[in-house]
Amino acid sequence: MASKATIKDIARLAEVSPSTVSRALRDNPRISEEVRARVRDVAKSLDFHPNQMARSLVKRETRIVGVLFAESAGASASMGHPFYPAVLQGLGKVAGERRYHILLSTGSENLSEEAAMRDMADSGFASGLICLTTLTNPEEDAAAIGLPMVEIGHPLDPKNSYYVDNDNVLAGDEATRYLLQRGHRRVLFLGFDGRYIMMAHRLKGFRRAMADYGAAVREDWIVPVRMIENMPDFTLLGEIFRKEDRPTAVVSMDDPLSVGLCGLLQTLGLAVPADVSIVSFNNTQVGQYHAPALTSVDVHPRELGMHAMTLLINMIKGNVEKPTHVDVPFTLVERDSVAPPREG
Amino acid sequence: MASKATIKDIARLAEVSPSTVSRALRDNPRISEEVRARVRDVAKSLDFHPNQMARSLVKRETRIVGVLFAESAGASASMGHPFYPAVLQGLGKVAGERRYHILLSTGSENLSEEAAMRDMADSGFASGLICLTTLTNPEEDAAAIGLPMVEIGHPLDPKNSYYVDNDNVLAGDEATRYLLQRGHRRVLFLGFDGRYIMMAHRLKGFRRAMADYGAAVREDWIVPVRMIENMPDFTLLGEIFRKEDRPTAVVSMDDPLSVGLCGLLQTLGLAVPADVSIVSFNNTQVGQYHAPALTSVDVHPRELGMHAMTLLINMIKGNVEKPTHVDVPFTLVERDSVAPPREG
DNA sequence: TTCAGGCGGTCAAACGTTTGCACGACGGAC
DNA sequence: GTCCGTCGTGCAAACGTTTGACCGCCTGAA
Repeated sequence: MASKATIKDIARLAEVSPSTVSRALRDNPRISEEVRARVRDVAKSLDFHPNQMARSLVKRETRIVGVLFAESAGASASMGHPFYPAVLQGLGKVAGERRYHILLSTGSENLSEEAAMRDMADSGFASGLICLTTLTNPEEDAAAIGLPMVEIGHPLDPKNSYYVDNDNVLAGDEATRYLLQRGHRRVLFLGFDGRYIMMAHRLKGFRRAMADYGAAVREDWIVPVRMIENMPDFTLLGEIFRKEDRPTAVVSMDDPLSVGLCGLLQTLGLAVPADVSIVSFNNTQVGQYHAPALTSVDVHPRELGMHAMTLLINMIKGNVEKPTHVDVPFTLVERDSVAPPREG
Repeated sequence: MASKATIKDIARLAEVSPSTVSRALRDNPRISEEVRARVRDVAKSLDFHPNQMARSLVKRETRIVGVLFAESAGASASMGHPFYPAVLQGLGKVAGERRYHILLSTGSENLSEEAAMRDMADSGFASGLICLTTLTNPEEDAAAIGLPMVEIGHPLDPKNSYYVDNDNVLAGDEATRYLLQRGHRRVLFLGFDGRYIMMAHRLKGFRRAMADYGAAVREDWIVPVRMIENMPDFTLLGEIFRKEDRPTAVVSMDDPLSVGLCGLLQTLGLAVPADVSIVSFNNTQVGQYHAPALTSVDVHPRELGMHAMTLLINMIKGNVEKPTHVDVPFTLVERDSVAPPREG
């Protein structure tokens, strides 16, 4: 029943024309205070809610933003990692505050990322897009599609993109430096395979810090682990740590990965942090609850989401002229997985 | 540019009327194969995509379903727990397959659950609602709003609700039975405070299993822990386990909770599973990575989501007459947190 | 030859808003 | 007493589809 009342019903009851109702409800100054009040009352008594479809149709603007997760899988695979829900949380928060809605790209497996974007854009829902960066570069598609879009993560073409990201080279630097400051020099960089831009950046920071401290970086100690069936392949890592000549510390790109490493080390009879220290990334529950609790850099995914949404909404409103980006600060939260290296 | 092409453009180019275009594109049998093909070609060449707003306006049906998370916080607080993303994943999967979209309720803090629902419904977006059950009963609101709605979790009024849930009394039963079968008799039930229906059900199952085995349930061993500042308050639990006369096993309602318990036990010098066994719930990463890995019942949140979405879409299509529910089976995954009790 | 009926298509109304424009009344300046 | 500007409101066209009603044509039966 509620959804029945239309602007015309109000018009009839308030004895004005539909257009007047529309204007009155939108606080158009051309409407007298008296009429406005009358219309308001009637509207309230009918529990009137404007039909957004009709509204959007003429205004060509929905208050909906499409959110596209990596791998086009939408809420799929990626959602396994707590990073994504956290981002979503941030997106949701400011969307709610600004009275926007979030339309999730629920790409089925057979729907490419670009297809998902097009779908959202072409369908006419979605006045803007938020993309979690991937290997492809969505900005091209976005341009083709003609919708405001902001990326979360580092885009391929930063100059021409709107995005929010962490300063990952600084993050890599500081994580490494944290170890170096405590005396470590033999430190291993543990990442994923696949060329994630983020990882390249952190690695860069890693190298920088190492260089700063005059610590040699061994290329065979930069190890990307392959995920096979959702489980990290640690064979290479095992070899490294089995030798006498092994790292005393590692900078690891993700908490779950670090926890896996801990397991490996344990089987090798190596203790954390006594024998090897770990600085991890993402500050997840997995790491917090782990024993020892992981020292981990928190990239503040929630803030990433919040800033992304804020930026996008501003773009939609036409308040942003030039490609912009915002740099969300990270924090290194200290826990129990780092200790000075054994003397030697 | 892409989004420019309208049905009229096609009509002009294909030299037919707009209505014919519409019908041709929708495979209406009244249109000849010849014309249909011609229209198709033109449409393709213009990269035509129907404007969903206009479409929805006349058909009064969007292919959008609103998803409402507990506490109306939308993607907020609740999202911290991996259960929710998993549900979302399931929702997204079938939504994608059926070409539906998911509109997230991004309730800001000041938006009540009911308000969020109304918002989604009244706005005209959302042809149906999915609710993660909470303490309030949304079915009333839903009725008032007049949209198909399915709940995930156990509703207050099962007879008149559409919902998908686990059989939580059975789950509680089996979890407990698992312990009992291994010889435990002194088992504690660890839950949260607040009256979650789900927990009441599991407790019921717990009692049933205990009774079956003739094990006494001690009411002081049914302990709800309070969360204060996101950290469980374990003082009560500490007292219980400090005594000589303590449980040899516990059925715990959530992995993070169980991990917390493990920490507590450790400080008390009690080993898991040697001194106390644990069967946990939710089968999260936190539990998998924990040492010892937690035996935990997996309630299959992803499947919950999938079934919920399937049911809802069927409802929207008018294929469901009577209030229905689907019961998603759970599985107890065995790991390392359970052992027989010490003799004695 | 006429008429019923199917076929293939067009017409126009509808969905519920927004918004440019016209319009009448009124008040003041000349 | 005309002219002009405001002010408050109504008219109607648009937004891009869908859909019921209608229509002309052709075929085949009476």
